[in-house]
Amino acid sequence: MFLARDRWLCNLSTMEKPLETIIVDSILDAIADQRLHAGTKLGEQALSDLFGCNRAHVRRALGTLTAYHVVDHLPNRGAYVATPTPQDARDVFQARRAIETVICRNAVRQATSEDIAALRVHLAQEALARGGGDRSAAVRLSRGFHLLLGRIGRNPVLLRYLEELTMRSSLIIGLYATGHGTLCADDEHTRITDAIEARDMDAAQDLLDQHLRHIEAGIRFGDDAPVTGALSMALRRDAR
Amino acid sequence: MFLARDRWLCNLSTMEKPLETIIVDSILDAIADQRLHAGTKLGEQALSDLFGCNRAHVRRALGTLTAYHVVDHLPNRGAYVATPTPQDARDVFQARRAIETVICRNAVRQATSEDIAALRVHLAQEALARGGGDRSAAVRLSRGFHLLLGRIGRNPVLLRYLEELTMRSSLIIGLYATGHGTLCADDEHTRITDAIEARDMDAAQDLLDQHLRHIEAGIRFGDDAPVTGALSMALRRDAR
DNA sequence: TATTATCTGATTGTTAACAATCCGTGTTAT
DNA sequence: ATAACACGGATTGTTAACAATCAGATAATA
Repeated sequence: MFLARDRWLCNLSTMEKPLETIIVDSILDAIADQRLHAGTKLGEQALSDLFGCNRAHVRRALGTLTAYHVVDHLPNRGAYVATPTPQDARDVFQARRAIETVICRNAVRQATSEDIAALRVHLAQEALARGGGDRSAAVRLSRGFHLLLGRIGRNPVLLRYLEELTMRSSLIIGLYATGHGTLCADDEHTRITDAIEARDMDAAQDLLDQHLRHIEAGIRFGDDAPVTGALSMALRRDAR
Repeated sequence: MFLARDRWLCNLSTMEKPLETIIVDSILDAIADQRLHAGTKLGEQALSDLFGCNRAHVRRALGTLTAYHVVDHLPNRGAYVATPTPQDARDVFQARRAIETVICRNAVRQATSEDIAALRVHLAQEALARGGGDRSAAVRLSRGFHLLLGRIGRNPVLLRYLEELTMRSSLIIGLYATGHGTLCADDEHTRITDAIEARDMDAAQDLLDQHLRHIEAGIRFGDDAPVTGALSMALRRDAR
């Protein structure tokens, strides 16, 4: 099945301390990598078996994922990977612009040379993945760039919101992405990094704002029902 | 699927609140009203008795409050009302400026005449409470103004973040407030409302930004230990 | 045949009992 | 007298059994 049991168990073996966190992060990663599609059911028993743990732990993990608005919880019916509406998408991207522009200014103000080096390394990885044609890796790394920027900004409050918003963005892109052009253009990330290194606050902010608008523009909403979600919702019977 | 619609209509007709929500809101209100001080323990048994319910419900409620960052959860030790540090305060207020300025622009764009009427009503209530000298009511209503603005902005994502941030702000004000001037000045709310009614987007945004800076300036951080919470926090083995 | 009613297997929600951990107190030894 | 240790009460964390609810399937009726 697409759940890639191997990966999950691998995660479980690697980090051993907080059990609930492992479950949450695993599901989050699976969604970001688009191995988990919008609308698929997350049964408690199935997850308990997968992670070899109690059902209560799974239940709490699903609770925090619901708080993140990345899964929808229907009472007496179970938890499903959320299916954002086009309006949700617009709201999420507006929130991203509001938050990331400030994060970007913080980054320009506080970035150390190590931070910029880390950004350069990340850009190289992105280029590599893009060259290899690995779409899911490209999506994950693209998100990683924004998160790295968020960490450089050094405002934990904004960083936490950014984590949630980029997660929901991954879902949205997986749902509404038109075949091409929806991913973060590599050169835009590069130019943002250049502006940060040049300590040009206004330029960096403006580049990031435009970057987010480009991503949003590459999404085909405004229409009716989501594409992938409806299908997987209908097919979700075989997911058990 | 029409099943979802059934569920929705059912919710609309019954209007019954989930038990967990009641607990969360009660604690949140108590914190906003400063009847619950920073650092006070929230025992599971005590809360179960108070609300006449199972301990599991209390546990989930405390979980969501922890997700809101309004209570700190120490493993094997219990849940305590959070004690924000001065740095937390700065981060929270920067996040508020980032989010509320966008909310404000949305409000200017989308406010109906009913919305503005609601704002005027709220301003009257604020003036009343301020005249009566009821400090906790003033704090609550001041938060209410910002939340009302958030609802008028009609972006649920930003509204949710605003709810959390204003909640944390209440805690911060309760901790660090100097005796006077820390509350939202009534006339600032009024001028913001005027700008919204005049559809002056830039003016409204700027007034709100300055308003938030004034609130932040009225807080005496930069020093070391918090005032109210320090005692109750210091008595127990402190967290980090 | 189409529609409604009922039944059943499966899944979620709740509760209480059990286990692990921590804090305060009292004892003991140096 | 002080510090280390150990014990008891209380609180949190975990687990499994039980109850409630839902989706799908089967049967019944017009």
